Amino acid sequence: MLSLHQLRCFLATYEHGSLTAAAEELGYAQPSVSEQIRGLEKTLGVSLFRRVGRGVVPTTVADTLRPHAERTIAAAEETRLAAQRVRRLETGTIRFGMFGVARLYAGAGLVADVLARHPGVRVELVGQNSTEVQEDLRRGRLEAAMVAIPNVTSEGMDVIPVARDELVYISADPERLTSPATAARLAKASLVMPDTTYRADDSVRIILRRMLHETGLNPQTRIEVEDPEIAVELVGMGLADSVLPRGAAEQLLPRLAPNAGFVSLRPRQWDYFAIVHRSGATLSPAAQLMIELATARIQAIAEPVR
Amino acid sequence: MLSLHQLRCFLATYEHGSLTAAAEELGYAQPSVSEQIRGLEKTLGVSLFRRVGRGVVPTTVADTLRPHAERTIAAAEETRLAAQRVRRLETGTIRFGMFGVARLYAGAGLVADVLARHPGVRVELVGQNSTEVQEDLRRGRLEAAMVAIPNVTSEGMDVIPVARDELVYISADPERLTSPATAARLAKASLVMPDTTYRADDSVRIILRRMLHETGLNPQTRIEVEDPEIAVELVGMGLADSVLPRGAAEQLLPRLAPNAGFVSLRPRQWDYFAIVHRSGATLSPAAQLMIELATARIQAIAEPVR
DNA sequence: TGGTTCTCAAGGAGATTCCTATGCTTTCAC
DNA sequence: GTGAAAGCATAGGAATCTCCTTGAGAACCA
Repeated sequence: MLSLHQLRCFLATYEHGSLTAAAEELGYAQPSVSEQIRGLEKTLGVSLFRRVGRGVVPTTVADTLRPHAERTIAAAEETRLAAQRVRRLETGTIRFGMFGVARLYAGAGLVADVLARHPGVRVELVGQNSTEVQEDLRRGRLEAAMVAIPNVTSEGMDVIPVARDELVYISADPERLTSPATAARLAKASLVMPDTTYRADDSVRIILRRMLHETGLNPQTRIEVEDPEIAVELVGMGLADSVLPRGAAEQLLPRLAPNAGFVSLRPRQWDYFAIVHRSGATLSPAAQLMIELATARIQAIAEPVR
Repeated sequence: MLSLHQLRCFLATYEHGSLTAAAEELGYAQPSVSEQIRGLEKTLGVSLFRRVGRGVVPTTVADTLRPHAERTIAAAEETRLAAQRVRRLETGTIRFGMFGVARLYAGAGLVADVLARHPGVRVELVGQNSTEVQEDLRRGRLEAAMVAIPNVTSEGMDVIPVARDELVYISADPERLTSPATAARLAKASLVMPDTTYRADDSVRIILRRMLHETGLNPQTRIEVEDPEIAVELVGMGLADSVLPRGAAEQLLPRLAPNAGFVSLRPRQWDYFAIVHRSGATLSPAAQLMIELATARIQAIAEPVR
């Protein structure tokens, strides 16, 4: 079987016109190079050097093959260098999951942070849909992700909470903002809920359900949408109210629903943001970088945990 | 150290998303492929696959490296194919030595013969100068040659005579062509002698010296030139006479000295043509081809030996 | 939950690689 | 010519690598 080692020996021998000199350059003993050349001649079925007393002389076959050998070695070297560049994050792709509302805390800014440190890399921030992120993580297509979670455990996954943010009630009706939203008021409200978290069950919904369950009531979700942006727009149009983490509300309201405002819940509730990856996985430098930067971003807006 | 084997395993695994499937394609057991991948990851210092329960999933690093690996494998394959093409004489260079008068017997026609059989090859017919050919053979730069020889032995060389041709006396003076040239007449003639053979000592000269030595006379070489063509032209101008193998004379006289003619020597003398190569060498198919074709060509004009 | 399909780990056989030492041929200098 | 030097081939042995088989553990699917 053809090997790079043989080609390396071939080129060194060709250039020096001597097995001994080639061996010296490669740091081997002369018989080793001799053996490699013989092996190469055998695998290719051609004679590459004429053994002529003192030294060896390349045949015309060797002349013909040399450029090919050089190209092959160069390609291999390029492969090695590409790996090195990727390892140093000078190039390559960094893929990171970030679902729903989390990207409002650390979306474009996070990408900017990465590019500032590593201008050559490609960044992929995936997460259109919560189940997709979850599936990607489970299947290994995604190494790590920043997500909002309903609870801090998940089988087969390491979930590391990094921040929490208070949930707030959002409405375009000023009357509903005069006092904190209680369970009773939430039960009567008609709500638009975005799908913002990692598990199929949205964390905000779980929290609300728990809150209302204690009062014996059920939440009335009138509208379900995917993006928090759409939910906020609908709130702005007065078609429904909503519940979102405060940071998201502060970011979206001025832009999408300037006539709306928000108040705390009573009792106050928190949504948690966490880093998630497969249990026991050794994280790549790229993933560690993303985790570090995403955590910094989100902790600048929401309240750090631990 | 990076190896083609590792890259082959990498690509097969990447394409199948499975070590087992890759192993099956490559005809190995699965742990072997696993080991190769692990080795590649170690030499490159990057993680290429995420081991995820059932199967493996390529990382973004693997995505980046794949085209490089493919190029490297393709280059190696191209090297292998190039060797194969050379071996089949579909391409490559065939170098063959052919000195002096020999090329008049098998020069352009020989090249035509080679190209008719192997249209893709490059042909190099070397031999400006006899000492050069000899040196090239000795040094291994030339595998084999067709030469005129003064005697059939040469140290370190295998010399295989293939044909002989009668030496003839050439002159532009019709009076000197009325009867065979004797040693006495040769001794008195003023001759132009080309340098036509393999050893530093020209075979024709040696023959003449031997011939005249028996009569106690010495040859008078008036002019020395390299090419037989120039010698014949000088004969045509009447400036000197010459001695050449008959086939060469028949070929050159009509073209370069139409007013000249030739007669035999008395006693008749022969110049020998032989294949020469290093003793004990295993000849390449290309060299064997050249020897075969050159022999056929020369035997069509001169008298076959053995 | 049980069966199937994976990967990983360990151990051993065989091949390869690489070394040192030595012999043989060619080349070079005196 | 003859001896010394240079350079390749060969031989033998140690270390490494490659590859296999077997068995264990994990994850998926019904």
